Amino acid sequence: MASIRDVAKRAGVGVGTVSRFLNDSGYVSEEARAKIEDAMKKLDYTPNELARNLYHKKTGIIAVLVPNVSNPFFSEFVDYAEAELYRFGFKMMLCNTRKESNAELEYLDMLRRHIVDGVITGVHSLDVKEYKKIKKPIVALDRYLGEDIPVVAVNHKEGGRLAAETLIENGCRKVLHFRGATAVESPYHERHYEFERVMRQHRIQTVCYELQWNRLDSGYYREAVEDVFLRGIEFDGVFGVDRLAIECMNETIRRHRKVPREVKFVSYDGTYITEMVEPKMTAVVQPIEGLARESVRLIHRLIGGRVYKDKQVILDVELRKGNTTII
Amino acid sequence: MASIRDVAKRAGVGVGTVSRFLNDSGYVSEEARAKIEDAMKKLDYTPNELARNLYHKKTGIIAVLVPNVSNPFFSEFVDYAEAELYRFGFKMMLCNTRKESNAELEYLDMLRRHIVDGVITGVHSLDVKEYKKIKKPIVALDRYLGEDIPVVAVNHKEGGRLAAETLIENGCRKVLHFRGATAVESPYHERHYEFERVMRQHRIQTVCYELQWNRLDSGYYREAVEDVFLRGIEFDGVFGVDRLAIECMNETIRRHRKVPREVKFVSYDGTYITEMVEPKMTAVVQPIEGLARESVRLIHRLIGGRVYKDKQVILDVELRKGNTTII
DNA sequence: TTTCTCTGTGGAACCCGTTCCACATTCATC
DNA sequence: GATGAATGTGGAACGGGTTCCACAGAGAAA
Repeated sequence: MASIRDVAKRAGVGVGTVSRFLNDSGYVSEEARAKIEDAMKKLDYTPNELARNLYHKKTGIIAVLVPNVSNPFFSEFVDYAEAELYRFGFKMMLCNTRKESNAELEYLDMLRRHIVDGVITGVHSLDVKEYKKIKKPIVALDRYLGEDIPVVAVNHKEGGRLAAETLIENGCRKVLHFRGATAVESPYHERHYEFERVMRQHRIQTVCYELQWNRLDSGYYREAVEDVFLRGIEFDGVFGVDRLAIECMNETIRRHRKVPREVKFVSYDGTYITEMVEPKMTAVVQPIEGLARESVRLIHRLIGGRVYKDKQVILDVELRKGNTTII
Repeated sequence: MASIRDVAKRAGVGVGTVSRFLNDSGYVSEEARAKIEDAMKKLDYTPNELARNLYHKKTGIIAVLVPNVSNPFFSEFVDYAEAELYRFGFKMMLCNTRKESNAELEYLDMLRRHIVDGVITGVHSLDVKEYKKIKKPIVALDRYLGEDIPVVAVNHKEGGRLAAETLIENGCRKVLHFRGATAVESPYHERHYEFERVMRQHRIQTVCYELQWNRLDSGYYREAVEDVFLRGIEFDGVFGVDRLAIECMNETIRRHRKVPREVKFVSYDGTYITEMVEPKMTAVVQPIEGLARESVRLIHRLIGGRVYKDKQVILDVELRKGNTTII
């Protein structure tokens, strides 16, 4: 593979001149330009990005950590984030941490090893102190990682309220509420607190089903739903994350109960799968594109070394009415 | 940031000794080890991977090109591929090409610029000749890219046959067949040819609905389904890719036709969304995990410079019976 | 004519880890 | 005591692009 020195030799100029030509920086005469272009073509020369990266100590790569890309929320997030990163000239390194906090650590270490310039983490397993040690650009999606790390999230409290009010307006009297494990410190718990609060306020009975920590797979969701029916829990309204709500709705339909007439559903996240089921799911929709855009905007600014006033970016959620509720 | 020379100086040894210590290659005395370890700790030293990469001319990064990660087929593929790459010590760079063949070209160029060691492409837009120019490790998912580039695909012919036979056994007399654009040369067309062939053989009428090239978004699928109903096309069986079949089934249900009693559905791909709808979709299932594993295995071998006998790896499909067919 | 500025150029030094070679000990073997 | 192998070490050269500095010629201003 030809190097810049080969090009310089062939063109009969110095390496500095070739470098200036390549980067369009400083003076290069027309004559030198022509000779360099010619030599480059003859040698089929492409600059080695690695050497550039070494000098500049940056790669233009951002690591995006998600528990699982096949989860629709994260796959949409990754989709938008990649597009947005591309707009900024960044490349995306994708890391599925699954349940291994080891993988998470490894990717954080890539910051120190100069492989990535920044990390956007949508993962909730590693201890906060691991993050605090790192003085490099990190943006957290929906998680508090200490003072220094900016967070992008949605207004979960509002989301909880919207869901609760919708079920109340629809006349539900006994609501099944699937909630995430409280072990992790994350803004998303707000929705559960607010949901319960509004329900209590209106004196509506809720049955809380607490999910295990960090289990997002369909298999587990199905188990949870089966468990609910096995226990004979009764309900006329359900609130839970998309896939769980869908799983629960399908089981409800299979048991010949009418949706939305007898049982109402409101799901959380509002990913595309909620529009793919029949009846369409009424959902509190997270602005995933906005989350991706804000995450990228923040990481870009952090890398640029600029100060950011907004340590927290909170986006609005919205209720998308489907046919699993009447009103 | 401390460099290896700083460590060497602090430890009172040569850089070569530190390097040998770091890589566990060659001789390093216990005494030197202790001094180096101490110096590394004091300086909070981490080797700069970029410098290593420059020397070795490799980064351990594989680019994975997909049209769209939010498509369930590709998001599952990416999910498995990432896990498999991780097992081999590779990192994944993800590229959503959307419809921009420009992005595709750019990522291929990263091979020449030494940013990635290999490319796994699940994208079908760039001209084959662009690929032929590149003498670097490339693996194609479900597409012919000339003699030199190995392909990983499934037995689509078998898939077409399974789908056709299932609809025939279920007594369908007039089948709606959604097929991909024939413009692109890809193994996946085989399923359509075979499907039609088997149908003709059994003298079953089919209505072929040809989809536009490279449009995989839900919006378009919905349009296509609406179009079908608008035109008043009649059918008692449907074959199409997952999301399309689901979209069509939902519309069928909304129009008060019974599934599977009056209309049968068989979808292609069998991603998780087919198990998320009610009734569950009968599907020809692609072994996505296997595709990912084989792609990674091949790229790994190509990078290792090993010869590969199998230019084509063809995996088996399987019919997963759901409740959109009776038999 | 002198002085200054602008254009243009070559190449050493740098970024940082790796490899290889020359050289020095130590210990076992003959 | 001589020979050889194993152990151990330092540092120059290398990978390839970038930057900066010294230097030179041309044209303009004084």
